[in-house]
Amino acid sequence: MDSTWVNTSLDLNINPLNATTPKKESKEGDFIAGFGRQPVKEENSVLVEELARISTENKKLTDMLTVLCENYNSLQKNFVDLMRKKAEKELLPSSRKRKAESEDYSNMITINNNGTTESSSSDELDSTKKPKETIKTKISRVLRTDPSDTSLVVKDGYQWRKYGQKVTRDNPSPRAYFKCSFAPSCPVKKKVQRSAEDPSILIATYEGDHNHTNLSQTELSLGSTNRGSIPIATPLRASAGTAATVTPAKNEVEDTEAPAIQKILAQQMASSLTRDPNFTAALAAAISGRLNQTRIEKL
DNA sequence: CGCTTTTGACCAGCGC
DNA sequence: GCGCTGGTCAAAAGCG
Ligand SMILES: [Zn+2]
Repeated sequence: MDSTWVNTSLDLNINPLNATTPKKESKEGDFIAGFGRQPVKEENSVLVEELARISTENKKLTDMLTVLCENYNSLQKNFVDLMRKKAEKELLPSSRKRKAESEDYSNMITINNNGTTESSSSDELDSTKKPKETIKTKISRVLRTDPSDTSLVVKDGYQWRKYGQKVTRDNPSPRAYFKCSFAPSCPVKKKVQRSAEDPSILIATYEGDHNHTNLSQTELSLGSTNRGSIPIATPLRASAGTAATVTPAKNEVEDTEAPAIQKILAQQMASSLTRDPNFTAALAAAISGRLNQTRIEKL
């Protein structure tokens, strides 16, 4: 689970808060050393000016960071979509009966309420038999929403129409079935079910692929809108823990398929994200660059 | 009036 | 075959 691929050490050097503070101090020291005899007033004004400058810079950096985070998120989303499409096209649409529907979590992405994407990819392979399986793209997310009902239409950017609800045997809470009603011919379906252990967690399983322009890209819960103060420092660690605890609820197989380097990439980048929420942007840049390379090589 | 939610019926796999 | 179970349909109800 450790990130061997992605160099996580990036963030440690670039962290704006830690970087700016000592910088300021050092300059302060220089000023004091150089102009220690200057009148206090002048020195004070200089310091104030410096502080203002630093503040502006910090704000600028924060904004940049926010933008980068948003870019990264959208990019990652696009990446996942692309991966899904590719897998879907590679594996021909054969019988779409329930028969071969061995749940292939080609990538299992967990998203908590902050919009941070963690992932514990698990390739459910059919070790038993079944040469060909109908890989309908199936992504299951774990998102945290303790508010009352499952029935609320989870605002994930699409418009869903509920068409069924059943009680499953292994889970006391009912499972709701949704269908994308944004476009008449959008085959995307979604199942939402509350987690068995934590009743404050919903597990949504998306299935299919939208064939309409995803408008409302904005309301994807990006918790990084607070510009003016701390960039994005949120209790990600804890939520990561819970998500990790919840995730293995389903059956995961521990082997990772060889052909899917991208899978590992996604995993790694997500885990790195989890690890260092403060500097997703740097990671995003690095990963996206590397990711493009890999994708080009692969395609 | 058009939409969504509700909810029981219905159907298809699967195990026996 | 039968029963169980997960997924879908569709009529009715609800809502703005
Ligand atoms: Zn859709």
